[in-house]
Amino acid sequence: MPGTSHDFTARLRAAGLRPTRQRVALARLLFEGGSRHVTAESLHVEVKSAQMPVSLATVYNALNQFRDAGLLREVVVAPGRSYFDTNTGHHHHFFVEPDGALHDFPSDKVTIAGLPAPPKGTRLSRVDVIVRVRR
Amino acid sequence: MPGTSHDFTARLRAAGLRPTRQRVALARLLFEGGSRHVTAESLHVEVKSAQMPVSLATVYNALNQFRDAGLLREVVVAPGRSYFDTNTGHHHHFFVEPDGALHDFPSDKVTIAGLPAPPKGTRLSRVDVIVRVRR
DNA sequence: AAGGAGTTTAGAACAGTTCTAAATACTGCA
DNA sequence: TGCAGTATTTAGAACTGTTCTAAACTCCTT
Ligand SMILES: [Mn+2]
Ligand SMILES: [Mn+2]
Ligand SMILES: [Zn+2]
Ligand SMILES: [Zn+2]
Repeated sequence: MPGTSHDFTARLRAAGLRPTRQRVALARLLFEGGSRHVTAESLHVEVKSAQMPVSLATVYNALNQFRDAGLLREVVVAPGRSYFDTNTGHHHHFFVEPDGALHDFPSDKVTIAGLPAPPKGTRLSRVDVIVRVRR
Repeated sequence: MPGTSHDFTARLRAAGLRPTRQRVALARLLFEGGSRHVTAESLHVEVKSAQMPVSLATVYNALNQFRDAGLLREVVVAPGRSYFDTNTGHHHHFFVEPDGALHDFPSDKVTIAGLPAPPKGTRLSRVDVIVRVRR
């Protein structure tokens, strides 16, 4: 089952991060199920209610490090709060207001045609599509 | 010149807002040039360096009220800070990192095909396309 | 002109995030 | 296995953007 390796110690080491107890616990929560969207606060609650309490500062550190290492992607859809996304492949999002829930949808069935060229002196970095929906 | 009316007093009144000195000053800065993207902080600096100092709380109040009245649209592209957009029509954005600059592009030349249906129990509210570019 | 509701303001409060620096844990090497 | 050295964790302080509070002020109606 390649790509779904549950050897978090190895995976963290491969990302250049020491496999500390805290990082392994967070990686387990983040990566051992399917694709997830968490906030620092929600992950902190989750890791506390499991057997392994981790400080909020460490949750923030880990999320930022995982993102910098390419293990997570940061998603900004609402003011004041960042989401971290375990799905690092190309995809887009439904954002359900006012719940704050995010749902993925694959980008390969979506066609975006007619985008203008990037402004002078810039290179394209990423195209985000956010489909905002309401209950 | 309809739609470009510079009678801000009337325009505010039409939006259900009393045309106070502060709101008129802010409306002038926001709406009398072309399309703009401001933050509360940038607009506060601007209004202070003009003849009319307005408190930061009032800038926030006005931006939120103008948005609620449909005079502005709020754009969330970066963590920790909201942009307010005087262009309330359908359009999308280039976001230049790390500058934080926003540039409009019209949505009518862009075709987005193949979007999945909104999740059960939700209605489409808006589709935002953010083209992130780097220098 | 007066009354009353709406608005502004300074400063406090708040929420999310980052920083500090002291304690602790991991790793490589003896 | 033990040690030294570096990385990491942590509690709490600090910081940033935003909202709230409540007292002073202003706009509007009469
Ligand atoms: Mn960050
Ligand atoms: Mn707001
Ligand atoms: Zn996602
Ligand atoms: Zn715009």
